[in-house]
Amino acid sequence: MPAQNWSFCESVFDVVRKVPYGRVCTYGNIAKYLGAVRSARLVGWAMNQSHNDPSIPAHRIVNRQGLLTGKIHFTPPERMQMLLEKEGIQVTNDQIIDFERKNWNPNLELI
DNA sequence: GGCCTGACTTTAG
DNA sequence: GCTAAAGCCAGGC
Repeated sequence: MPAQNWSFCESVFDVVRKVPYGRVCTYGNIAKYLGAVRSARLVGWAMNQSHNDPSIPAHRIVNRQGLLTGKIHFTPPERMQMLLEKEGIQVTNDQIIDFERKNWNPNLELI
């Protein structure tokens, strides 16, 4: 990996691609895995660039509360919830049901 | 080249 | 318990 081309968003993509099926991840977890919990904003911004790579399951990325804050960037926004429900994740009013159980921490399982 | 914005999170009052 | 502000990096204007 050429470090010069290895930007923050690329690191985010790498982690997001490793999110298992039927699980979701939070910006904070990804940021923490990258070593900068304060840079959670960059994770969100990087996900905005994920449109360059359709293989990235951006619908599995939600905020700390389990809310689908990023759905507004989907086309249509309802698609994010649809994809999550298709993976067995129940979503109601942009809120993931049993979020703590569906949450996936790369710091604990990916190492 | 400088300022503003952004799919967030945490700490302080 | 709720509200306000700071912090992070990259891109756009």
